[in-house]
Amino acid sequence: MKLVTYNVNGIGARLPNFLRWLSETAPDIVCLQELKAPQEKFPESAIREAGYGVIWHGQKSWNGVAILARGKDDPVEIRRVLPDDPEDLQSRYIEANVRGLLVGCLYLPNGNPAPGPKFDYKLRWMERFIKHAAELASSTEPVILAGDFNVIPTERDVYKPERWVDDALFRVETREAFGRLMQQGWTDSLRTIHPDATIFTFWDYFRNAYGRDAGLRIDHLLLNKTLRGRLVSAGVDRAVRGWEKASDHAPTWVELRD
DNA sequence: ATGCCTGCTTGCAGCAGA
Repeated sequence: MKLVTYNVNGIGARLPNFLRWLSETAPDIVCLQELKAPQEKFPESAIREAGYGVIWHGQKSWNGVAILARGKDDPVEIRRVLPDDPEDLQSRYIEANVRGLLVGCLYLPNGNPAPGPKFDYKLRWMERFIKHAAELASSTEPVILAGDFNVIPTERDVYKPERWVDDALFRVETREAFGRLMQQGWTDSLRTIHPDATIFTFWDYFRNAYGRDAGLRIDHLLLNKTLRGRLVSAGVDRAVRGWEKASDHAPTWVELRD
């Protein structure tokens, strides 16, 4: 079974591009981020006509997450907000049971500029996420956390690390929090399959970043201990980033034994 | 230090993204 995470950067602007990719790739499960669409503007019928069940949590202008499942059935929703802050109205997390997996789809805050209130929000969000993930990490149920983490885990995950040390995606506090998450026992699918490769999942629209391969690895697929034994392969559909009207992220996938 | 590009807004410039 193939599960993909894809930050589409606007499902409205991306729809023709996205439907083409979906029909060519036919993944079993898709986690989307940055829908940039209110709940009622999500293109539900187009996605169902493409052969997918879907649940989503939209938001006007920004954020927004969705989980798609190939076939007639919708993912069985567990929650659509991260616990522990009813004041937080940003649509950044949705969780469901799909094909025997528990799938958490996340869009972690960017946090720039740092320091500042946006960075504080990012770190608070990470603490809430770490707390929730602790329960999932030790679950006997197979769990995958998939999404745009907005975290560059290590120096090898960015084209020029020295330029990113003050950025919210790479600051010490961000990497330290991500490290604590990983210490719960999560498996980084892409790094496990490709221990020595340079892997990017995002290339800025600025300065011909894709042409120069000046990218970041910030989209991640984390497996809990129950699931990690089923990891077969993982990769990035980086050619999709070169399409006309592409998102600045590329689809990032994992293959799991059924 | 800023803009470079792109998507979204009841918009027509400003914000956010990373």
